[in-house]
Parts: sequence; structure tokens; C-alpha cells
Amino acid sequence: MKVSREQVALNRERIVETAARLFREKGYDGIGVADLMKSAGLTHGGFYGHFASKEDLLAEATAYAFKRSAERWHGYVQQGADTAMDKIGAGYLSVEHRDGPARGCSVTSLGPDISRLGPKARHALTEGASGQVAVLEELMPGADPAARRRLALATYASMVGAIVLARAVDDDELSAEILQAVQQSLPAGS
Amino acid sequence: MKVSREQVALNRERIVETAARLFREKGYDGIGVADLMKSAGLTHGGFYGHFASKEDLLAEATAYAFKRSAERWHGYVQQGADTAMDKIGAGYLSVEHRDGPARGCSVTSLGPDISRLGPKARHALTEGASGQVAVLEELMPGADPAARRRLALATYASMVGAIVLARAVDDDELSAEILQAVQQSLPAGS
DNA sequence: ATTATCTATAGATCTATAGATAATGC
DNA sequence: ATTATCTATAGATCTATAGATAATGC
Repeated sequence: MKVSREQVALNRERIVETAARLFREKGYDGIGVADLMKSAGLTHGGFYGHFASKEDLLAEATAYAFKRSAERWHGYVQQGADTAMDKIGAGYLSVEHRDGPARGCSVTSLGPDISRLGPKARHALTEGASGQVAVLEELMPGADPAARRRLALATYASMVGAIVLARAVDDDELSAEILQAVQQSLPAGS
Repeated sequence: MKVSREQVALNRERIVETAARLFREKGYDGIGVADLMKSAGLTHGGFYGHFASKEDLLAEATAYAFKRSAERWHGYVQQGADTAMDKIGAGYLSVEHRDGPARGCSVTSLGPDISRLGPKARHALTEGASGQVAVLEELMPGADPAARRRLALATYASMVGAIVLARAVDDDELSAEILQAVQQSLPAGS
């Protein structure tokens, strides 16, 4: 049952990708190692050859998820700094993001879970969130860097809160209203 | 082992209070029915005389938690509408709230969990969050009710996101920076 | 020979239920 | 007699590990 080194690396990568999707969709406790490995096309016992624990996998999956999100935001910036904030806001505060946590922001799907877990996952989240805030800082209006930083942090917080709220409420109208209100509150491009 | 009707009501209330605390602290999957009942001073099996399921208890505990939060906010408003928003913001965005989820806002501790659960808990959260937003609406500046509503929704979202982020990051300085940035971004009193 | 993955299982949970017990309240 | 709580357990999970298997790569 041994496979090539190349295949090992591919298998590991597939486990991380699968975990990034399933943890965000179902929560950390919502998916077990056995089902997760099955979704990745492997068997339960093979997991511990790749990772020391489920929590270690969460840390890697969280880093992976943020890397994908950062790529998207950087893509918007490269298309033009003047329209980037609008695109970031429209994407993040979309109904698609609200209804598709599996591919969305890890803070909104796993923030509270990760707050209660060990240092590795928390560190991955911290690095990831800091990167997102750094992108926003560049896009904030105004000349004072400290003011732009504050504005970026407040903007990111409002977007995170909007998705958490919009997903949790059972009223579609209210949910859409939250997303719209926060989108309209975003700072105009610099 | 039968107890008086009065004691039954007290027991039930204590289960709800205990659940409201422990669910917010440990997450919905972080505390089991047996340990929860033990914390309330009762035994495991007695639970199902009071509630049909663990999820039903979460719905009641969530409603209870919001009732307590609403009382606090209404207290601030009664002390004077001009200073109420500052007090709400200072309390919500405090280090004490960040470090004490057990007595804090249910959206920040249980939002993602509740998003994935049944309609009862989601409805309790919706009612609770709507009540909080209604308080903020009254405190927002401006004459246009629609604009005040949008501002209240965006303000609430920013506060929710701030606590979720401030709890999840492993960097104390960044955590404090988030809370401060959002507090400074709050609308001035009406 | 090494090792990545497999099957199988240990040991510890979890929610929910069944039936016994004993105190209330008609 | 009724019923709230108790003890005990069913049945289904869960994470992690042990040892077997079989293909890679020296």
C-alpha cells in the first residue's frame, strides 16, 4: 500500500484542502477524522502518518484557507486600487459568501471554535487575518497611516460581524439587510 | 425523588442559566448534557423531563442570554440616551467582554454553531439580535429612520466582528487594537 | 529495507431512553 | 396516584494507536 513520494505529497495536500472545506462548512466538531479522510479518498488510519492530531490539521487548513482568500483580494488590488475595496466588499458581503462558508472567510465560520482551541490554529488565524487587514490598510482613504490602520481594522470587523450575523438569523430579509447596510458603510476608495 | 412544583421550576431555570453560561464558554459541542446537569446540581437522566433535546435547551439558553444582555442595554438607555451608545460600546468592546464569553453576547460565542443547527436556536438568536439592533437604532444620530436603521445594523456588525476577532487572535496587542479601532469608529450620540 | 496506507480496535466519549425510587399533592 | 429525579445502559459516535500489507526506492 505504499505510494510514491509525489503521491504522498498530493495526498497530504488533498487532506488539507478537504479539511479546509469541511471544517468551514461543518465546524471543527462537525466532521470527524474518519469522514474527513473518506472525503479525501483515503482511510481513517492513514491520517496520523500525515498529522500529529486533528487540531494540527485545523491549523494547516486554516492557513491554507487564508492563503486562498488573500490571493483573491490581491487579485482585486492588481486590477486597480481605486475599485479594489468595492470588489472586496461586494464579494465578502455577497449572498454567495453567506451561503457558501466552505469556501469563505475562516474567521466567520471557525472564529469561536479556534478561540477555544490550542495555539497552532489561533496563530494561523492571526497570521491570516493580519494579512487581510494589511490589504485593507492600503485601500483606506486618508493620508495618516495610523488612521488608515484603524479604519482597516474597523472595516474588517464590520465585514466579519456581518457574515456571522447574516448566517445565523433565520429571517432572509433581515439577513440581506445586514449585508447591504455594512456594504453601504464601507469607506470609499482612497 | 419527586420535588415540589416550585422546586421543579427552579431546577429548570437553573439548567437554562447553567447552559447559557457553559454553551457560551465552551461552544455547543464543548459541553455534554451529563456535565451540564452536573453543573446544575442534577443528574444526567433528569434532563429529558425538562427538555426534549439538547438543541431545544440551546434555544432556551440563547433566549435567556439575550434577555440579560437587553436588560443591560436598556439600563444604559434609561441612564440617559446621550451617553448610552458610549456605555454600550465601552462595555461590549471591553477586555472583560472579550475574556468573559460565558456572560457575553451569544452571537460572538455561538453564532457559527447556531448557523448550523435547527430552527429553534436560530429563531432565538434572530429575536435577540433584532432586539439589540432596535436599541441601537434609537441611539443613532440623524433624522432619517432608514439611515439610522442602516447605521445601527452596521454598528452592531462591527461590534460582533470585533469580539470574534479579538478573541481568536493570539496577539494581545492586535486584540486590543481591534477593540479600540472599532470603539473609535462608533457613531457619536444622536 | 523502508514506509505510506490499510484494517481493526482500544478507550473514551456522546445523546437519549428505560425502569426504579421516593416524595408531592390530590 | 402521580411524577420529578435517579441509576443504569443502549447504541452510536469520537480520536488515536497497533500491527499487517504491499509498493517504492535505495
